[in-house]
Amino acid sequence: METKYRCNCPFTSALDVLGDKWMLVIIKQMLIEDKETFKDFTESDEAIATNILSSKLKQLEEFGLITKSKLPNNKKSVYYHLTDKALDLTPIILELGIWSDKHLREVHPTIVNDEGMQLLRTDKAEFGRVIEEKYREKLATTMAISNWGDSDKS
Amino acid sequence: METKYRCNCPFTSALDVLGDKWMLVIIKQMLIEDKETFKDFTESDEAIATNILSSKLKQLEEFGLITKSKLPNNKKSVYYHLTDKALDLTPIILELGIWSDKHLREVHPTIVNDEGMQLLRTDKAEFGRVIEEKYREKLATTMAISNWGDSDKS
DNA sequence: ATTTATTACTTGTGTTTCGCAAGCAAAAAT
DNA sequence: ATTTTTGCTTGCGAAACACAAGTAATAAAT
Repeated sequence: METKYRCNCPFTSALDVLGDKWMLVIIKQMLIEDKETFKDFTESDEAIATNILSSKLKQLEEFGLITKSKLPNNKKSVYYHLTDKALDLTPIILELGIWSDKHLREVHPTIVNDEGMQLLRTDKAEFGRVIEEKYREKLATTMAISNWGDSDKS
Repeated sequence: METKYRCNCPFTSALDVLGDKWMLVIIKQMLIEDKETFKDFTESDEAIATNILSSKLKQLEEFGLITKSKLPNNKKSVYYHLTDKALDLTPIILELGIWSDKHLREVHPTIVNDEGMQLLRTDKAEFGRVIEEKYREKLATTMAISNWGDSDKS
């Protein structure tokens, strides 16, 4: 699926890729909520429909934002992981959270307000470092489960 | 139009408001490209359809992100301006631009790369300050064109 | 070994969002 | 008085999204 860019504006072009209901949500789920399989996503609070999920995962892979792989010792599950290109979206996601924390709480009072949000509020850079490091660690252990060389694209 | 929030996640909730093709683009056009009238938007590079523009401006006003007003000396034009709530979206827009600059240029080579983008790349905070200040100045002069007390909502 | 359950999807059918073209009323310019 | 500009609305087709059901491959349970 060939991406159409509305114009040459960098801001608008980013939204040509990311500006819909699901792309950034899925990336957030992987980055912050440890989702890595199809099942994981379908069980999320956001409750994405499976056909949408399927098409979005395809798009994300086409854009080079995620990789799809199978572990040799588990032929049932497909594992989705973020690329560095997607990890660079972290600042955008953090800023969305900060804005939400500041301005959406009044119209949407049940929005979560845990220690994570407090850290984000008080030290955005630290929050970013923490989740990125956690993600890279998780990725390393997942990869280490078995010799990764046997993985496959299909 | 009542907004539906998918869940209690702050990140997802921000996207429940902003996660579509146009909301952030329109805000960017106002913030960075001096657009303030209906005509201005229809003439933009992004070429938004008038019915979509109309409905998005309505939504933005409902969310308290923009205000609609008429200058007493110009009964034809309607002026749209960003609220502080919308100006707080600046960091998100900047991060979108930074990501675009870093990762989209290869697949979309005609993306602009002017002095503005160089400043954004080298000093994001300064870029943010500059455009916010410019916006507030523009707003002040627009308001000063005539005694603002006569403005109207309809 | 056979049945059952899990995982990762696809397919079909609405509904909502978006895009294109045209039209229309009020204000302003000619 | 007529034309143009501005800020919209309306109608219709296309695309994105939502809901429900079904399928094939693997794995677990009996």
